[in-house]
Order: sequence, then C-alpha cells, then structure tokens
Amino acid sequence: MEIASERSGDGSSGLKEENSVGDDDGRHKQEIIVEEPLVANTERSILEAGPSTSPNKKEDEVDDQLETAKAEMGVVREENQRLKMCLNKIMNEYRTLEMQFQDILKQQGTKKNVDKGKADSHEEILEESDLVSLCLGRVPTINARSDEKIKVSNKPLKDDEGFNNEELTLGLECKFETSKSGSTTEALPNNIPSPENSCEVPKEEGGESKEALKTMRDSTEDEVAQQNPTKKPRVCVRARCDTPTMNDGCQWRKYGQKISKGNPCPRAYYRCTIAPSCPVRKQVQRCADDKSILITTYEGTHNHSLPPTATAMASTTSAAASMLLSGSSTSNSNSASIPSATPTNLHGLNFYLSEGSKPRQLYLSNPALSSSPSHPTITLDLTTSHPAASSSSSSPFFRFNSNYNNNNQPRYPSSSSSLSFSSNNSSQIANAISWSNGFLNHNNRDILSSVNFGRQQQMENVYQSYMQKNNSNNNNNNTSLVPQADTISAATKVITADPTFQSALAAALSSFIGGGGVGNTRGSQGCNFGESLSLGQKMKWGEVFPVSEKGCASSFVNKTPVANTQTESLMFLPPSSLPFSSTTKSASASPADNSNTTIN
DNA sequence: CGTTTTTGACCAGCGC
DNA sequence: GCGCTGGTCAAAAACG
Repeated sequence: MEIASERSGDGSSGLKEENSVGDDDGRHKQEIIVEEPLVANTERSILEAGPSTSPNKKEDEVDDQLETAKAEMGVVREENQRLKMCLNKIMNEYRTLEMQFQDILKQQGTKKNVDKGKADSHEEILEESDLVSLCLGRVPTINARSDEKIKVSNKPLKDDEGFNNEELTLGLECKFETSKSGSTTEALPNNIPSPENSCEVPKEEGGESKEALKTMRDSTEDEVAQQNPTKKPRVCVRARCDTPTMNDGCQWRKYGQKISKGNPCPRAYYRCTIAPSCPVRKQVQRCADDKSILITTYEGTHNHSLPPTATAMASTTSAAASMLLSGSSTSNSNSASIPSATPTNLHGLNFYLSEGSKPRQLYLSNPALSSSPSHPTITLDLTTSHPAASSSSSSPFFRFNSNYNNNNQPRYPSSSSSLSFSSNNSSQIANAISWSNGFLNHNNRDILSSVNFGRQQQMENVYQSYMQKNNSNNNNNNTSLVPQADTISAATKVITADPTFQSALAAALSSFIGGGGVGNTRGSQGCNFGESLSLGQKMKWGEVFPVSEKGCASSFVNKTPVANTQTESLMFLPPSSLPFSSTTKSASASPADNSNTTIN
C-alpha cells in the first residue's frame, strides 16, 4: 500500500492515465497504479532513444514504437480492469465477511450479557479486541488507523502513548481476551473461568471499555486500582520465617488485625508509611498448616521513592502483579540475554512478558492459594512444604502460583527458559522462571531484567557438585562423578528442604532484583527480604557460583557492578557447583534463621 | 510527646 | 433481606 502510493507519486503520467480509466475507488487506483510507472518509463525511454537515428527511419521507428506502446498500454489497461474487478470482488467478500463476523460477535456479546447480566463493556471489549485481531491480519485496505496499528506493533509499550498503542497491546494480549470468547487459537488450555481469565480487564465498568482496555494495556496495578479498587492484583509471598513479619525494607504501620475464617492465626493489616498517600498495603498471616510459614500479601504499588532495601520486594511484587495484569503477550522471540533452552514440560501458566523487544517468560505453577477470587493473586512460594509441590515437582525452589491457573496442562513450549528451578529428574522441568520487572514499574525507577537460573541440566550440575562436595566433606572419594537419579533426587530434597538455602536464595533473588542494601526499617525484627545481598546488578551464575569442574568454589558472591542500570540482566548461567558458603555480605535473608547461609 | 499498636466497631461485598 | 466475612476506621493504650 505504501509502496504503491510512493511509486504512483513518482510517475505522474501514469497516474493521469489511470485516472482516465474512470475508477471510482481511490484504493483501487493506488493498487493498480503500481503498474503504471513502468509503462510511462517505457514510453519515455523510447522517446529519449529516438535522436540517435536518422530522421525518416527515426520517425517510422518512433511511430511503430508508439503504436506498440499504445498497444501495450491497452493490454495493461485491460489487465488493470481485470485487477480492479478482482479487487472489487475481494473487497465485497471481505466486507461481507466482516459484517458477518461482527454479527457473530454481537450475538456472542448479547449472550454474555444475558448470561452474566453484565453491561456493554463485554461487548465493547470484544469488539475492540476483535478489531485488533482483524487489523493485524487483514489486507491493507482498511484505513489509516489499521496501518498505524500495524506500524506500532513492535514498539515498546508506554503508558502515555495514545490509542494506537493501546490497540497494540490489545493485540498482543489477545490470547487472554479472545480466550474469553473462544475464538483464539492460543487460548489458555486451562479451564479458567472466563471472567477470571480476562485477568485485569475490569469487568464491571460498563460503558467505559476504553478505560478498561487502557488499564489492561498499561499493565500497572495502579491503573487498575484507580478504576477498580476492589480488584487490585495481589502478590502473595510465602516464606518460612520465625519472626512476626518479613522485613522487606519498607516501613509499615499496622492498622488492623482480624481472625480470618479457617485460620486460627490472626491476619494483620499493614499499610506503607513511607509516604502518607502510598496506597500499598500488605497482609501478614501465618499459614494454618505450617505456622513457620509466613504469608505476606502485597497490594498496590508504591507511589514514592523507596529505600534500597525496599526495592527488592517492591520490584518483586510489582513484577508479579504486573505479570498478572499483563497476562500474556508475545510468544515468538527470545531475549538476547536468555540462552536457548530445551522445550519444557511446565506444569502451569506460561506468562510471556514483553518489555519492548525483550519478551520474557514466566511460568506459573499450579494454584495453591485462591483465597480471594475477586483479587487476582500471584503467589511467590519460597517454601518447600507447600501441598502443591507434589503435583508439579518434587520440591521446587521457587514457585509461582496463580489463582487463574486451574490445571496442570502446560501452556506453551518454552522457547527461552531462563530460570529453571527444577528439582526433578531430567524428564521434567517443573518450574522455569524468567523473571523481570523493569517494565512493570510505572515510575521507571527499578528497572530490572531477567533472572536466569539456568536450565534443568544445569541444575543437575548443581546437584552433582553438591553431592561431590558432600562426599568430599565426608572423605568419601569413591563417588561417581555422575550421581544416579535417586541420588540427585535425594540431594534435591536435602538442598531444598534446607530453609537456609531457601532464604538465601530468596535473599539473593530479591537482592538481584532490587539491588539490595542495608535494611533501615524500624520494626525490622522480621525476616529480611530486602536486606540481603549487596550483589552487583549484573551477574551470571558462573560468576556467582564460580564454575569448577569438580570442586566447590569458596564463595558464590562475586560482585560485578554494571554501569548501565537500565539493563540489569541477571543471569544465572550453568552452575557446576553449589557453594553456598556465604561471605561477608552475602545472603542474610533472614537474621532470624539464616544469618549465615552455608550448606554443608 | 509523637508514633505505633491494639481492638472493637463499622462498612461493603457476597452468598443464601 | 439477612447473615457471614473481609477489610478499614478510629479511639485508646502502649512504646520509645
């Protein structure tokens, strides 16, 4: 379309010729004009070539060539006529199909309205998303808007971009949306109830579908919170902690306490006191089954600057919440910083996250907590005793749980598994996480990238090294270099059952994400999530856990500061050892139970 | 004295 | 409409 227009602009004679045909459709003109400059150039070249021959012959030749050219033009005109008719036919068919499609959509929307008693927002949202899918796939004849949509389809998302960008995001997230209407090819395999499936599309905002769509596109829970305060996304963190609260670096003020049903332990309500207007709140409650597990639920996004120690958890929760908000987006490209990976058999949602040209993935395992269906909740499980562990993997280090995910079916094959905290054997990669969040922070303060804990095979190397280390410590030098599967499994259990390891890992992860620092909260008697590693912002596992063929590195903390804080790529590349012997500044995730994180 | 915590009351949403 | 439950408010108490 654009090429045709440009070329037609060059050949003005061709344009006149074409206009003389009497076309009544400008679009058709442009399509057909593509052929015209060639004819005009031919004529021109013929005329220009004339003066080199004798006058009489020259005139005859010119006349012949003119006649030939006219004949050719006639042929071209006929061809143009035929093309025009074809185009008209195609356009008519297209319009008919479009009308039929819209009728179908309207019928579906009407059904939904009848079934759910909800207002026009459904229909409008469907129409919008449908519009996007049509635009992305249609022949370039619709209008300038569709062209713009296609043009912006590769641009990074920005909150303040206009409607076009919003439509872009819609298109990218059509998997979630259209799965609601059952018209997508990549709908969630999960048996997710459709109202939940749409994630953060505010459902009860009838008549404000544009706002709702924008909310979804912006992928910030603040937007959602403003429009729909009752459905803020929540991020639930489960961690073993002996202390009343988990120190996440932020300042909290307790404003309430309740005994919730089904749990003898009271639930405490805190709100952030760093800024008076900060909307962030958290709930802290002990797990009823295992009181050593502290369940901290975060809600909202800080609207103020955070101390360094608070950025860890804030970024984490923001990332997780935004994952919920953003749902899925792109599915076909890999981040350059993420190594290629084997296809994974993941038991859970596979969230594809996109930060401009850097899509990343997050795999969510099976749902374990769904305490509040009205709140989209994502759970970061830093424990190993969770009941859901047995269903997805033996003992994953980390798990993300989402109450939107209702079965165990893998969603997408992993094209770029970045973090594989698999603790199972080679046939099963249970939890691969590519975790990033810089794009999730609407204040653009905490720009983080991916956390790559390597792949499943690499974790086996961890086990091997760990076993080797253990064997070495036990003066048992007869061990095979390649442990058996049950040995690996046993080692896995030992490793993951160690709360020190979990806390250290949590601390490391949080520190990687947030940049770690020194805790400063008043009531910092809790587990330290933010006050943890002061690691560099860009690290590789090979640096953190120095690769050694047989041995165990003495320290896994090597600082590798990076100047560019906007691309804090955290990659845990193939580890061949698991030397969790902490050094001075390392891994004090919780002063209560893991001030010295050493696994022996 | 300022800040935080405690705790009963109140309100809203939801299911029956 | 009623009751249950989760969440919040606000006054009083506690703390540093």
